[in-house]
Amino acid sequence: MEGQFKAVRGMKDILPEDSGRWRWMEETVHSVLSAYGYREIRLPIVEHTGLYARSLGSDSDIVEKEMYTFLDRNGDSLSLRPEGTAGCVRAGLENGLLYNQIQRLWYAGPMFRHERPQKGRYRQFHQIGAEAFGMAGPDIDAEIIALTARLWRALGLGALRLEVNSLGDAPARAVYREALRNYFGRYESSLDEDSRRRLDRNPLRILDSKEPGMQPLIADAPRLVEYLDPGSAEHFRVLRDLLDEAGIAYVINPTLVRGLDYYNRTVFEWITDRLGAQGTLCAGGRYDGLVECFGGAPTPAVGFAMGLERIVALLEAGGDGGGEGACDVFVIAVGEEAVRAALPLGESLRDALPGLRLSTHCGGGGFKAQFRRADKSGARIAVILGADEVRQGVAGMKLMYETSKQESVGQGDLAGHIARVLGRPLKEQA
RNA sequence: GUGGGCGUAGCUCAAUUGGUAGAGCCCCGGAUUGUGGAUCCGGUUGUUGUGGGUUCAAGUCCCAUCGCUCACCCCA
Repeated sequence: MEGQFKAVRGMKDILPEDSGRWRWMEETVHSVLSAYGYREIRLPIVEHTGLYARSLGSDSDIVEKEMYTFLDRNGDSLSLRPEGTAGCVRAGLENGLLYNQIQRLWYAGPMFRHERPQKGRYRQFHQIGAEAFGMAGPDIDAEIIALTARLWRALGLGALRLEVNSLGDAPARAVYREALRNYFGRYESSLDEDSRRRLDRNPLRILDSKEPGMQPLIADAPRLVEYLDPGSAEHFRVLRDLLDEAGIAYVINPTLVRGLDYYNRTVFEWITDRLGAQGTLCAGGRYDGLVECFGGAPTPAVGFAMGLERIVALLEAGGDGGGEGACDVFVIAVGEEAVRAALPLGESLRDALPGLRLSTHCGGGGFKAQFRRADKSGARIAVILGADEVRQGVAGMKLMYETSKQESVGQGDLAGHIARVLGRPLKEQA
């Protein structure tokens, strides 16, 4: 291995044995999104660094130490996107999509964070996200949660836990932050190192500390719900009613605090306990202040993003297969004459049968070796060309799995026979 | 950034108190000179992650380093 290039740490290849499962998963997600009226928006992977500093909070971990940031040749500071919402809002604003309008948008693609890799956490990872703009009420929050619930059903993922919470509006959160600072400040000596550090910067984060010694203290801490402004409390109450009405089970997690600064009111996460420490498959919430923060008119917004590596890992854990053979028809050609005939025959079959997956054996070898390849290809049909067939203008056609029987077919009739076996229409002759 | 575990063939893994680096899978060929899957026979595959040290002798012990992995942190 010495001297060979290797993939960059934390960046994974998705190999053919997995790409089918990825594609199926992505298509399933797309179809559910369009069932709710979401339209795709394609966004750049690189944005100005300031965009993330402004939206995520300049002292958030992501901005502070996890971004792939570099100077463009003209001296601008650019960053590989660490998440999708900021870019989506920027694009919506820049292209006039958000002004006094309702928009339901989705995007997909790679995100980059320079973290230490572990199970379910990579430096290049993939997300599909959706954002709904211009709707202030809890009904869209409930709809978007219902959408994600449908997603898990469509993907066949079992038992996920939905956690919800309300962060209130910004002034209420500021009051609450002070209350927490007071409370934990009284016990400063018994705080662990991390929590002491957060006390000053972001006391809300102390709440989701996993430190065992901290749990009793956290349990007795002031609750965010008690500090919610009346508007947010009502929003949250109606959201819970709507979820109950829709039959969507959830648990209220008062310590659920999204990591990014721009969230307010509703936050939610879908969690599994089958993926180790990184069990959040999907997370989202409301961010009513972000559009304004980027210079737009005040625009309510709610959205979510899901981690595709984690979804795929869960599909694999469920033993959900995704593998299928590479082709339907495998052409065997032995001898110089047969090799010469194989290419045009393959081309004419592809012309006659749109969508046909056909591989031709290349590289020589006897019948035995080529049949072995045909078997491994997973093709249902082998087409055999040897010296005899070429001389007679026919081809052998063998059903590899159904009957193992081989028959001789005129080359002009081959497409019709294949169409019948595969249950596919022949292309109309012009 | 911090800590634990692990690095032997393409893959999964053996190798006794330090004593000639092995097996299965995969791949290739043959048994069957024009026919796959099952069986049998044969064959290819290594700087034991890298660099140093101890020793008559190191995959094995020591040091360093790189990589992978899991967890903390953080988050999708």
